[in-house]
Amino acid sequence: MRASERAYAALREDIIEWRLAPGTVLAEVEQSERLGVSRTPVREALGRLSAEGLTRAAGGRGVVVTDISLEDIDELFELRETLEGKAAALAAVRGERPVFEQLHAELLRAPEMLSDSDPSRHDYYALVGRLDEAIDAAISNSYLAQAMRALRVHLVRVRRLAADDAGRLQAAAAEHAAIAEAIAAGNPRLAEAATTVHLHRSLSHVKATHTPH
Amino acid sequence: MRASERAYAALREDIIEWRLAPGTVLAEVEQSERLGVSRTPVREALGRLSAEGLTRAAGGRGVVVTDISLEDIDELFELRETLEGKAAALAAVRGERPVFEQLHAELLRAPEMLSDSDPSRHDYYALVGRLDEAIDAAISNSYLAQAMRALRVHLVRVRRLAADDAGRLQAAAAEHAAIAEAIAAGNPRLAEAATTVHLHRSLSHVKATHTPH
DNA sequence: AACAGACTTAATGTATACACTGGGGCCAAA
DNA sequence: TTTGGCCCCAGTGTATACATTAAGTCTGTT
Repeated sequence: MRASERAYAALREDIIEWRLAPGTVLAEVEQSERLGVSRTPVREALGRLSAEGLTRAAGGRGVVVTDISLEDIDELFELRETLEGKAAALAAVRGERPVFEQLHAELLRAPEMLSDSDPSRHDYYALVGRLDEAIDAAISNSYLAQAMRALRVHLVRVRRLAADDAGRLQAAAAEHAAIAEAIAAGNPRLAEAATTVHLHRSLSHVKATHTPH
Repeated sequence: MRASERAYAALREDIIEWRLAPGTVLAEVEQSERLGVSRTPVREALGRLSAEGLTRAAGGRGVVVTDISLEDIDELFELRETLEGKAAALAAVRGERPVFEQLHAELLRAPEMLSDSDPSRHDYYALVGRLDEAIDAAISNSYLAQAMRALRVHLVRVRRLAADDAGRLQAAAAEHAAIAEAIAAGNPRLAEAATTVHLHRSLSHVKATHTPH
């Protein structure tokens, strides 16, 4: 694997997992020593991260990890509602029915995944991720899909702010199931509405359980 | 100005203005000689361009200028309708009325700008650009604004494909005026509808006058 | 003649040396 | 003591040399 790719993945992971707190200055030499590569790949990685909005060039004095304020979360969800609502509607029109029927059935069984002792909820998040991928594929619009992928980076970061208790995750699974069901039924307005409902509930939960850093 | 910035601006301009045709291979050494800087800034510029989607890394053999197919144009306008529709609606709710009343009045006088002999339509495009900026500012959502800015790069490129005759530009000015009027009136649904109408007309015009390369 | 494999080479990927710039600290004067 | 200006330097910005990889070609075998 290329060194710049490793540096990018490592830094991105560190930021998303909040191991690098907002405001942290990422000096090129320092990071190159920490990651065991030269400045060039680190520089390229920092450029990509700044383009994504995870870091911010701080005029001559390195790049800093961007903060996520409460207003940012509101803005993020406003854009998310726009994009994912449209995506769900398009998937309902263009998607292949059996795929979403299958996902719907699996999402109805999601509570079983949350009862066991896996603390990282790996299976659950993998299933939700498969729904995202199925929608991405169904919309057959690479620009829209790319915009949503760019958003999801920030959303994973926000998710780490909230306490994902089993109760919320079960409710979220039911909401996801409703989205999959609407898409499988080929009903774009219902799919969009279900997405809107889900995102509003998610946002409320994040804001309610959010612990300021 | 930094060399990487100059290289980026120059390459971007060359691509948008179709001086660099789709499929053109941009070798780092070649471009560094042409632009009079070393490979490092050129490399950074190419990275930024690839992140924006104007170029595409072609696995080991340089980066190539991306093509714009008819499907791409459809996808582009689908996303554009989603984003700009939402933006217009938000601007109608959050924007400052006098700003858009002023823009509305100026847009109604746009035909005067198109009657003179300026072939590049500089004043006209500047006015339309001011409307875009006013909407960007009014929505007060940096993520949405950034997504729209990223889109506009591709749209300028598409615009160069179409024949911008005076008739179409006058009609477009009237459509823009309708959008500004709806925002000034504080009517989000009308603003969104006016945007939808404008974008559909634009797309029809592009597809009708598009000359394949 | 067609295909498989290694070689060639031209490009990218990486490391590092040098240039430049902006900020912080120190010193001096009021 | 405070403030203004200068100096120092840490860090980014650029150039270039070296390593690596992948596409294209050539040759040998089937």
